[in-house]
Amino acid sequence: MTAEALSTYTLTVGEVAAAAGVATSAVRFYEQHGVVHAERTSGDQRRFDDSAACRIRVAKVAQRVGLTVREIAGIFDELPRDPQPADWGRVAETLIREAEERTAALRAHLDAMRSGSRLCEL
Amino acid sequence: MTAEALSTYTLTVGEVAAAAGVATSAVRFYEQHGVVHAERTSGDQRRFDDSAACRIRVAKVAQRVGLTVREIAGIFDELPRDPQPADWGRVAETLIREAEERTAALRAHLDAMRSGSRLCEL
DNA sequence: CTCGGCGTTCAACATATGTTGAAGTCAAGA
DNA sequence: TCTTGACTTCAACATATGTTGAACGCCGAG
Repeated sequence: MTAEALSTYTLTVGEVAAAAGVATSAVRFYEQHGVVHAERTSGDQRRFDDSAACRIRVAKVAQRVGLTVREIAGIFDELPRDPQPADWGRVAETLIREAEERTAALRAHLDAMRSGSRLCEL
Repeated sequence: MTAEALSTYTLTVGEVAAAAGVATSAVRFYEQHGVVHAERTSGDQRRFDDSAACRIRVAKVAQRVGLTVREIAGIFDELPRDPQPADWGRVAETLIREAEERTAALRAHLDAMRSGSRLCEL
């Protein structure tokens, strides 16, 4: 049995919003910016797959460490169609690496200040 | 010899901007939002002390880890008048702690996803 | 098949973070 | 003193990240 459950686009914008804990306007915003993807019904309504709410939740947490929506969408873009756990693992690693690099930069800057012995020319 | 070099407000907005590597408009913006402080000359021009450029550089790095200007100003507000190295040390710790807490939240979220064994309902 | 709850788009508004330009003032050197 | 570059304020613009409201369309339950 290959090909089990290729992502099925069944969820409405309201369902995704409720699942992700954001407003429907935010879901549309994230779709516009490539954080989530949707198909359209014949009546032009969006239908999301199950990953949408999860992506949005991850995006929200990633935004808190300084990643922009554009950056997050770019990272998610590395996911293949119908991603495997390993694919998500790489995305997770990329996100964590970014956060840690930025924290390291902050730490380095502050350390340099201290060892300069005149932190903010006190 | 007590009281040596209580902060002297001598630097112009242009000097601070050059020292911090930002536009003068940004320096004024950061002053408006309490990241740096200035006195005024009789002619109403801003004069900053030596810590201004440093504060702005720190703020820039802190923004990269998701701190807002308001949050950064709030953290800097804990600095007493004419701060000692220890005071700056506490500020540095606060900044690092914030960055690490946010990274930890990201990591926790991603870990929970993985162990849920259905990361983004793959 | 109709009705009410969702969905759609688009524009305006809101906040955060700045930049740019106009019009006018200050200050330091020739 | 006069000039000229740097300063001032204020408003408009710009981008990121959304929210809100109007006007209208879709769809599933009765």
